[in-house]
Amino acid sequence: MSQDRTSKKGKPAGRPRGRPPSKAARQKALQAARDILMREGFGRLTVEAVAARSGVGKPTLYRNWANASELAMAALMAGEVETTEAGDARLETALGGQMRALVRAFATTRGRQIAIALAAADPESEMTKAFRNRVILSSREAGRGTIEAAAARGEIGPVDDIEALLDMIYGPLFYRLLVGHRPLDERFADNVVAIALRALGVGNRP
Amino acid sequence: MSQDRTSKKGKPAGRPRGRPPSKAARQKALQAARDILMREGFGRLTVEAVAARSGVGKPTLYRNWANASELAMAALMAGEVETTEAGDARLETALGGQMRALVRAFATTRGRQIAIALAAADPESEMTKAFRNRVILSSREAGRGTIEAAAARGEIGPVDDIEALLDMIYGPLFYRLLVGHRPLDERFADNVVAIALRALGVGNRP
Amino acid sequence: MSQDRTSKKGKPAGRPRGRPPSKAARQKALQAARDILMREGFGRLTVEAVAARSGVGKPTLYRNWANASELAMAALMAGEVETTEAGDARLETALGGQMRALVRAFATTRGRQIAIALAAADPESEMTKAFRNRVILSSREAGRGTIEAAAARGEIGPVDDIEALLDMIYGPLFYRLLVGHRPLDERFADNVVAIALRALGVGNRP
Amino acid sequence: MSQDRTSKKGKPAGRPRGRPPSKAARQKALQAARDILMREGFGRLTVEAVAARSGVGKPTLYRNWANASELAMAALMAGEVETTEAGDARLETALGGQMRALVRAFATTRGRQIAIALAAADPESEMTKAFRNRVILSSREAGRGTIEAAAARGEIGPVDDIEALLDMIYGPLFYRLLVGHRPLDERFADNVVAIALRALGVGNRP
DNA sequence: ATATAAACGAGACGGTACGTCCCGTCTTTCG
DNA sequence: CGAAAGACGGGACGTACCGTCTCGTTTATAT
Repeated sequence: MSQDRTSKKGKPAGRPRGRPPSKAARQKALQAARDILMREGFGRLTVEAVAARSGVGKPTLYRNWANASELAMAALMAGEVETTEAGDARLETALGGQMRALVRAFATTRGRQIAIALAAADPESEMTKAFRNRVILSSREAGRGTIEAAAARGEIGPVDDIEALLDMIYGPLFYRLLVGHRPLDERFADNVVAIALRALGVGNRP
Repeated sequence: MSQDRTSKKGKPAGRPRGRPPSKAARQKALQAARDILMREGFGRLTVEAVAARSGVGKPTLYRNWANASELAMAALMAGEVETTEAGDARLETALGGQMRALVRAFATTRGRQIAIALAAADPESEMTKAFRNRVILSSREAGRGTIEAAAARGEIGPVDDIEALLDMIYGPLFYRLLVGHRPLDERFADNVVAIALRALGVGNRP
Repeated sequence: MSQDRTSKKGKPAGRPRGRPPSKAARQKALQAARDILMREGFGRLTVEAVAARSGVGKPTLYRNWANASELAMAALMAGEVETTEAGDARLETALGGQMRALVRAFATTRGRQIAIALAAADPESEMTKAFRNRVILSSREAGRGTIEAAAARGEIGPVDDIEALLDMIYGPLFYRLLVGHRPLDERFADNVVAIALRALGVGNRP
Repeated sequence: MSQDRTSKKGKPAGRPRGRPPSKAARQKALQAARDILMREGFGRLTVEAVAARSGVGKPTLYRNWANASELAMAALMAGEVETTEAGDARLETALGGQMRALVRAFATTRGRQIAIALAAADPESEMTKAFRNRVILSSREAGRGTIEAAAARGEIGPVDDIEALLDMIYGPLFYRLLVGHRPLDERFADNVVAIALRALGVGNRP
């Protein structure tokens, strides 16, 4: 009959009416998806396989996620939040630490699965946007905070083209992840940060 | 590899015996693949669809490409060569020109299809490697040539961490393509080049 | 199953405690089932569809009927009772009248739905037996009464193989309904009765 | 057998063009369907189950039959032909023999499956019509031949309402099959034939 | 000219996964 | 405490493509 799930009535509206969605089912599905992603890769993460491994019914999966790639993103997102503090450390220390952590986090199977999932997803879906913001762009935003804090306290001058600069710091990580032409290691992290700092006028050659 | 073939006359290496593979079939298939990629996207580029649209039989497609994603890469590669000269122009001019051209070339549907194709492909296959080298990394190598030429003629000092620097120039393009958080435009191209030059010690702030 | 479960005691207890079973719900469900049967056919009569159309909850439906085909039979049974009197009319008049009425009643969409419902039902269930007795066999029993009355008053001789004869009178109706090779009309009703009477020695050829 | 897709052009027309349909696959599917029908009944004859048991792919099944009930009919039809001769035997002998054979053939699980399949099928489909003609109506037509032969050689007088008579001979069989109120046995067969003969004026009571 | 052979198109094959429908059960809130 | 609402695990549906495999046909070269 009525498809309106939100039922935006004036009432404070306690619980909606019927049996509530099962958190347990969602958790089991995400865990199974994570397992498959790590053991067999994105291409084998089918809705059918998740249903079989998790014991959750297919219709329940489709009630929660629109397709396999949204399920993959949800699995990759779960427990992702570790945002670094904008802190007071010197810019090099702060950026370098974050970059090294990122490299460690992404230089795994999961890193490439994240890139593939992003490529395969419908770029307009809400889930994709959430994934993008929480998994891909959150570090970029942390970096923006770090740099702006350094500018505010006078460690560096004002930065006018910060968007491009941020892409130059965080883009290379995904570039290497996707293209695979060179390894993702800490030396790489350090070099990227060093170059960015030179561009910011820190530690320039004489 | 082996050339040993009894051939009358001065013909270079006689033909194998039966009907030769049809170039026309390959061309029709690639054209159909290109059409589908541009009109419907990577997800709809199936071997079946290419066969139906091109009139080429499925076995012929499989004789030429291992699967749909290799066919996609082949279609995206066709007519790709335009490598920029390493030229003698000033570094900023050369890099900026190349970057603007790249942005123009990739800020299209095709650009995103390229990124998706790369993500979906088996990273070990020969076709993927060729695609990576010709479509993704050729501009990076051109940039390396440009920068090394500038160093050689003394326009800039020696660059020790050039790999990271190249990734910081070309990575952001794919980052924006894949993530879609900001537009790919010429202002972006100019900003990236400007920041890279600052890092190289060109046009630094006083 | 279909009858009221609530009548727990004779009288003294007022209401049994909670909310009483709703007769209205049962009626709404049966009406919805009838609608669907007539408009869309037996194959579309699902418990889900009846719940949606009637506003009655699925558990309530299952409380009253074991599955969709019992619900169908219940819907087809409702208001079915019109059993003809065994009367004193001449045999031909009585049988012919009943047969014509039967043909009129079954030569409709509903007739075929009844045959289908019977075929699809679990032949052992109580509901099926009730359906069989009330909808399929009640006319046959009426016919038995008519014939036995005629024998009792000497209009015909004793009939020893009356079971087969009854099947020969009422079977053809369902045969045509199910197989559909010839129309169900009054000429057919008359011919069947005429042949049966000849077999009973009434109006034989000289 | 079931569908004649071969383009009926004026040309002698060799083979159509591609790989020809596999008779073996069709045979395996029918055998599996027969097995399931006999062991588990019509309700368990799903396309999925036939695919699993036969090793034939689901799309191949759908290429040959429109749905499970057509597959069931095809399975029930296979090897069905045994049409009785119109013969010169006395009418009672001929009809009685056929009727007893029919009762033996249908008084099995298969008999009820046939009735159910007929009820469940789309009455307009070609397959249903073929099933009806070959499985349900072929005996009726044989009976017509037998009776007309008897009339032609003067054993009985002319029969004007033969359609109704035929339904009264063959209808009761399906009636008992479907309704299940009385057993299908040879006594029943004999009684039906005897009553029909009385109606035809053979062996009437004095 | 005539074999011979390879590649061609067509299209059916056994499969896997899709996303949907409905089943019959269960858990929750409301009356 | 029963009825509505509605999510659940399950199973089958019918479809889309996969990559493989015959087929009969076409187009070359080699005899």
